Amino acid sequence: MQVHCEAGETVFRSGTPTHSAFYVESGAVRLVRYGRAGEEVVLHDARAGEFFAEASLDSARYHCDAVASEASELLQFPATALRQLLDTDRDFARQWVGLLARQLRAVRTRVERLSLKSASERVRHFLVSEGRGPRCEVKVQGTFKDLARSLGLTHEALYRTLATLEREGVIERDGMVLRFAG
Amino acid sequence: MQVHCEAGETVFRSGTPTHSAFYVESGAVRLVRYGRAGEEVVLHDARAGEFFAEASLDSARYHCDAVASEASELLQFPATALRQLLDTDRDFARQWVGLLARQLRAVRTRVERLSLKSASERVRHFLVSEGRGPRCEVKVQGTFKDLARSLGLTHEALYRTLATLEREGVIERDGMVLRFAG
DNA sequence: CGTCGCATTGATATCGCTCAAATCCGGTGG
DNA sequence: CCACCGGATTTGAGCGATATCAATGCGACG
Repeated sequence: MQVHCEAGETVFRSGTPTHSAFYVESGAVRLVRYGRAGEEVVLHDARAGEFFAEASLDSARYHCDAVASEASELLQFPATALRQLLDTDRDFARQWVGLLARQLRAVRTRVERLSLKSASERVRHFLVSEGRGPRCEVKVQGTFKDLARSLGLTHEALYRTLATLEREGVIERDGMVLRFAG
Repeated sequence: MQVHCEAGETVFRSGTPTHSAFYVESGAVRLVRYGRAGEEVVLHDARAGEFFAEASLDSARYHCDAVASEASELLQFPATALRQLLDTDRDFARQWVGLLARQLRAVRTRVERLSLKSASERVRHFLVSEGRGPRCEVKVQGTFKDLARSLGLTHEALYRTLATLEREGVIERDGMVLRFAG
């Protein structure tokens, strides 16, 4: 079932029953919880080509909010249909297990990144683990502010760190593209 | 297949082919990677009753080291056997999907925790999400040093934060048991 | 009984957070 | 077409929390 979302629109809220998982055809959706001071904590940033809420399927209620960060086209998969597919379609089940395992590895990598204590180490780790090619080139998705939050930094700290690393000749920056200096 | 490990023994190393997943019957196993300065980063701490390396199954090589933190009894499941089980045993496949989804939620919770910027907020979050009962009681597994690392703090910072929270009457401490003050 | 690692606390340095301000850029409405 | 507006970007100054280094006590284990 296709769903359209405007930027800022809520797809589902924490605490409501888990009726569906979703696939992002285009756009982007943030999964967020809120800290005691009301600050937004981004659990995951699902972009085009990714599923989200796939881990909520076997839990009774969503445990975070899903908010579209841009106008997005989503595919909605009712939980019942997915569970049935899992039981009947062997190949789909195989794919699904692979999907969950890949997500798990990705989130573990993010845990590793957040365990690093310095901003520059986090940026290096981001390039090493997300970058493509020998120079670990990355086209940053969303804004640098978004990237800062996903690195567990304030945007000011990220800008300063990028500027310092560039000045030191460690990385290069072309607009939203980052890579290690050759 | 049953395997015995002494404390400090390596179960598998990063980069070697993924021959097996494991189940911890007793003891504990740390999944670790190493930062540029050689410091240990703990990706996961598998304790009695948990699987580990379950996400490596559909990847060609392990992406971290597994080290027993105490003498442990493990059950080893060869990848081929598991893949076959997944394909033939519908109920096992269902369980496996549930297991992966639960792990995914747990790791996301840890990401949320590491995104909090103050030590006391991380401790509170730890109690809220891992604690049992109305006071969020937790029996800390392993040493406080281990806990500190899993919270992304130095052990000194953790000791000081616990002391402060106790002094402020926010939490209580009985040896390895932590809970919110009544 | 010596040694090793955890637990605990002190002193100091440093890095990143906070507040602040200026610029840029895309979009919007007149 | 242009002025305006909001949010992203960028840099500065200062402060505070946490890392780091250091020292001590303590219990476990050989």
